[in-house]
Amino acid sequence: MGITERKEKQKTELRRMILDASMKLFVEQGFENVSIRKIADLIDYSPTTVYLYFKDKDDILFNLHELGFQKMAEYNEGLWDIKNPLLRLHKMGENYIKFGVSHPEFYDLMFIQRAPMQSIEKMVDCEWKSGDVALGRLKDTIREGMDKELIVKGDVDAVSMAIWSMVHGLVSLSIRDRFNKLVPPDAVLPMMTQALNWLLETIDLTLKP
Amino acid sequence: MGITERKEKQKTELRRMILDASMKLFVEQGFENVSIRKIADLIDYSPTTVYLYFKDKDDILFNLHELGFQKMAEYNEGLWDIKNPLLRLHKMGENYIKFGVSHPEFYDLMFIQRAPMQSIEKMVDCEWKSGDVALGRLKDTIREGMDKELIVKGDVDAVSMAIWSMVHGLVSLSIRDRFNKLVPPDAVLPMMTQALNWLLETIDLTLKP
DNA sequence: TTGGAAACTTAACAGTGTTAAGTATATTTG
DNA sequence: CAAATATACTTAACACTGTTAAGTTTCCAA
Repeated sequence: MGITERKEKQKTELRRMILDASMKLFVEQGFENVSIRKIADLIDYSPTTVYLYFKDKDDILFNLHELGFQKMAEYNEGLWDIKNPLLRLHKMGENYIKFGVSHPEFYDLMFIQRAPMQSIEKMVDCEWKSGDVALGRLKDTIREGMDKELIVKGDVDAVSMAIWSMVHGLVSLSIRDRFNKLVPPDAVLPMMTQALNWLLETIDLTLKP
Repeated sequence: MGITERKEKQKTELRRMILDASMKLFVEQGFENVSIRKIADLIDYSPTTVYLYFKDKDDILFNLHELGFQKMAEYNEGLWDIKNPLLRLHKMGENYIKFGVSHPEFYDLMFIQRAPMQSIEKMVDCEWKSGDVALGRLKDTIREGMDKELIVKGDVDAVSMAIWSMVHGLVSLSIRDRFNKLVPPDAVLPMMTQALNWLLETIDLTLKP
């Protein structure tokens, strides 16, 4: 069945082309400049063809959103070589902030925009796997830190949510320009790391007698 | 000069009507369902008339955004009767979360959407006054807590940013449904307050010997 | 060779923000 | 009082958006 195989290949190829074109537009021109017509123009197909490969625009955005998680994972390569959970937690936070400010468009899609989550609503089997995995790693690190008596004890779920929320808060307020009028532009990033460091020092048991 | 006065009055009246109509649409149908044409329909004027009273759509959204801060201030009435800065900080956090989950549309406009800030860019004199004031009150409370040795000392700016970012993180992740797939729906709010409590207990000096 | 399925396009619907140009209405001026 | 001007508002259009029903072309199997 070489023919149907080749057909299948061509189909996945065009799917890839659509995603690549979306990605190109997304990275170069930002979220709100990705339109079905622009994508179609870029790959020399009619706009309606896009709908033969993706349910709707949200479906495309969801796929880009997944690519964002892949990109974020790249930032965290070698993270698990760090055996000290406190140091690892530090690095996790730093990487999170670095990723966010370096790829605001992706961060937007992954954690701010409503769009891709509506796509997830429709696909019952997916439970925001990417986000779940990332949070799971945070939880594990915090649990480990508590077990080894390196950080103050507390409900692992609550502490994880608190820490994630704080770094997300920093990144999202920065991306959406809520610090701009309060802090000089070049002081935003230092302030963010300072805030992160403060939190991690506060829960650091090794700094206290 | 009774005539020009009356004219002036009529102008501000129509301005109010436009804002009221926008508000109605905004509260009843959500952010993305506010359109110039719908506003115009509601007040029985042509869409172009709206542009005689507001520069563009962002200008209208900025005004709604300001109303959001007013609404938030209502939540914090009587806050300054609380003399204990630690208790006040607690209440501030609680109110912030309560406001966010009760008025997600307003919260969106005030702290998540990009739109109203672009309007601020254009108006040089305004330095996001509303946001600045709110953060100032947080800073004052934290400074007071540190001075009275009720909370652990640290850089006031960094600590304020950290705490604000955390509650913003909680609210914005909740509004944008990032907790939905990780926590049962009715457990989201308790988890948020738990996370807040954890942070405030961690910096509370009165709980330690 | 022909029938039918698969792949793709055309044309349209219903909506968006925004603006140039035109029309009444009301006020001021000669 | 009549003509000129300024104010308030509308019509009609432009250039977009996501999406879909219907039509066309291409390709493969019987």
